[in-house]
Amino acid sequence: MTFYGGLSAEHLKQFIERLERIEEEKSGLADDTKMVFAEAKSGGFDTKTIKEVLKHRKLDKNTIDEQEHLLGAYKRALGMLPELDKEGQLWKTLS
Amino acid sequence: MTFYGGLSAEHLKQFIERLERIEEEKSGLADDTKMVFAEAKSGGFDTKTIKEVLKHRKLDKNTIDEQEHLLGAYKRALGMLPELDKEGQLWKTLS
Amino acid sequence: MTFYGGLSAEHLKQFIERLERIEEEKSGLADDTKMVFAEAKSGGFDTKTIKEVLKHRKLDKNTIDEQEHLLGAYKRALGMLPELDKEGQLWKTLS
Amino acid sequence: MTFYGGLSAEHLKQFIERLERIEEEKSGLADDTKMVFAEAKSGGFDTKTIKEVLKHRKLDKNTIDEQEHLLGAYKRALGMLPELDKEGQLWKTLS
DNA sequence: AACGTTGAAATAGTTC
DNA sequence: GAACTATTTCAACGTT
Repeated sequence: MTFYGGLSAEHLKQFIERLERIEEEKSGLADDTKMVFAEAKSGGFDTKTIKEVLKHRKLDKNTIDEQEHLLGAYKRALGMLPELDKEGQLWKTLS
Repeated sequence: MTFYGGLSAEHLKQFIERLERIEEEKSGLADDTKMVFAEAKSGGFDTKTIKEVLKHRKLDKNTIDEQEHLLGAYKRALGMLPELDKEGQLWKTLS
Repeated sequence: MTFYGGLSAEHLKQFIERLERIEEEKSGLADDTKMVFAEAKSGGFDTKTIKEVLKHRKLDKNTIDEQEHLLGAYKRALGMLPELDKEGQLWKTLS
Repeated sequence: MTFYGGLSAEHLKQFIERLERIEEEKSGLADDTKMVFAEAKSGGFDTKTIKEVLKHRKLDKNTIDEQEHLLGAYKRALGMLPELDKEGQLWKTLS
């Protein structure tokens, strides 16, 4: 095995190749995406709108409660709601 | 005026300098931001929450009325929104 | 089949789902990439440099030479580099 | 002044507003930058290269040398560049 | 086909 | 130094 300034050429080569393989697959998927959009378009759909729908579904999926959460944070910052502790639980003084 | 491979050194220099001046100002504003957050923090506010509030206000500003858009129709088709009647109103059974 | 303003909900749904499936695969590949970089890093490699190498391997050699030549010309025009003579050699006054 | 849960809504409002004002200015500067690049482009300059130049001017020279040295080592390890001898010179068999 | 526009991916910077 | 956020960069698309 050959070393260059203390690094192993063989290992480096393998990392590079793995990354390039993944990159190729990503590129393939990008092509797939383009194909689907082309089909949809020729089927009379508006691709821009489809993209918006995808975005919204993603938002809905990932942050379904986030709007609520943001609103809560806002109100909490203004003292309109009771505060939460570190665990996200209602903080309550035991007197 | 001196040319290097057909480009004017003088013009290039001026563009570069304008960009660097703008960059400095941006950097100054970044510092301002940091200062405000530091103040807020020492005033007992939670900076993370303030950032959330800012994000929220920005979103509110950019929010558009989807109902009149094609997007509404598509989301409706996917059951992501309730249906509208012929007059474009929300359809609601009166029981 | 239900139509909404003339568009087929069923077809739309299928396009959306295909796109979302592709999107998931892309996301998986992104995770793979992160993993490889993590491995490389823990093996003592510099990830930033690896990214540079990938970029260079991806780019056509002519493109790189071109880009670097352009960069040199601009830096020379700004006095960031010494000037070259007609043959592209370092020009030096012999006094 | 009104207090909610011990924090001042008025102060919060002021912090928010200062931050939003700064944000606007930043946005204005971003527009300025775009304008300068547009001018440079219509003057025949390559904007990508200008960005590279700015980066180089910003970075400490040592950092650049370091980074380029590392890149060279990696490319050499991958056979993308010819090897160097102990003195850092191009090694060449004399046949 | 060059241009600007848009959206997504990569990178840099900041915070804890 | 790891996660989060902001910024920059890159690629696709429609437009002129």
